[in-house]
Amino acid sequence: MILDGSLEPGTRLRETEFSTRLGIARHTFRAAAQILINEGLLRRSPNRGVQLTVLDADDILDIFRLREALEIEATRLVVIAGTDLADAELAVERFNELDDTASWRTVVDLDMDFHRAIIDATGSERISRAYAGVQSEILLCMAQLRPHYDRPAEVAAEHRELLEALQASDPDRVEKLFRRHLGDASENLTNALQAREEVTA
Amino acid sequence: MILDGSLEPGTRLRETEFSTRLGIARHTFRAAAQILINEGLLRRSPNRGVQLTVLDADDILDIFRLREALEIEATRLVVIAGTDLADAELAVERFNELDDTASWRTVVDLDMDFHRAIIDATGSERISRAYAGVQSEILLCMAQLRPHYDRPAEVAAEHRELLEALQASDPDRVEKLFRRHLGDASENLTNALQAREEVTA
DNA sequence: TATCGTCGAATTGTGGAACAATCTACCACG
DNA sequence: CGTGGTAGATTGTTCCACAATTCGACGATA
Repeated sequence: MILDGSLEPGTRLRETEFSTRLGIARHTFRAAAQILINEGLLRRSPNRGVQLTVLDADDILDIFRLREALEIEATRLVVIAGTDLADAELAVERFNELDDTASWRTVVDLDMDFHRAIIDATGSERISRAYAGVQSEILLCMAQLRPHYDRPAEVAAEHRELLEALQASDPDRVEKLFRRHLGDASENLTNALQAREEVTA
Repeated sequence: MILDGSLEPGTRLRETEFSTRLGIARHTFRAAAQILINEGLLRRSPNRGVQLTVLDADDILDIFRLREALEIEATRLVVIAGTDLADAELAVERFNELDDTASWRTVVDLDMDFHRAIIDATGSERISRAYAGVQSEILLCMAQLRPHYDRPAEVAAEHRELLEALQASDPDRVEKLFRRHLGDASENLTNALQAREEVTA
């Protein structure tokens, strides 16, 4: 429901209401909510329950600060170890096969798959876990903002470029390209946020 | 109890036993355990409850992989923004005032304070949250391993060096020094782990 | 005797009801 | 018009119950 966009940002999730609606006990709802809180999708204030996170421009910047920290280090580890990037390769290829009519969600998922493949290639359980958290939040951004997305072919080409730099084991170029790629994405989302604010204002 | 070392690594925390021992309800215990699971201090396996995390050499490496990702990016952000590092400065000074009789826990806490101060100086809520997780795990390492620790004066001197590089805005030197500092700490813990394994073997 | 299957106790996962503490909204009063 | 209070709603926690699952012991069989 949260990622469908069928819940307004900031909506308060009352325990009795949602537990009955979902057909589960209040305890179970609370436990489930705690998981989503850890992923950043919900917020809890004492005695006031949980509500759907509303993201502002600072949040987007912050999400990408963490994302950069993790991805840049991941690429460094991958380059140093000379890790095989078959999964990332696969994600790029599947991206290439999409045509311009591909659903927005499909594009987002494949984009994420590519980046996740690089993170997972490090073999670091904890970096992967931390990254899972930011990915949830990015998905939340996406769900709330529905930003402009480039045509699949363009994103695929960019990913291809990133991948080639990785495989060429050129650390400086990798870092530069990834920072730019992530910076662009961040800017893209920030613009979408600003656009929405102008509508609702 | 976990960080006191009064609980053996791997101990299974039965819900009824611990909830009565702590004077709380089972549900409350489960909620509390969930928080510690998120911090990495406990593990849950389905239908088998939670048990105290046991860390092996791979875990220590992995903890420091994530730690490096966060700290290196934090130092980069601090250098770029020219952020004031008053809190880190303070931590170094308080470190300097310790004599060799200082309790092990005091030394650990001040060490952590220094690193946390740099993380917090970025102003990134999410990087700080992620770092809080690794710090818990490091504290767990420390509690379980009680590794060798340098004399306070030496650690203070090393921190002073790190801080001066940060304030001199020399990114390459900062990165090199921090990677070495963290690498040493990681090695230190790994050795302590190996030493323990030889005892228990 | 060793291996395997089965049964039973213990433990977790979930549900439901209750109650105190806290928050919220509304209303009466100055 | 502002203030204070009161009643209802909501959260945080407790207790009890029970199905599902796991773990261990016991006994049957080769």
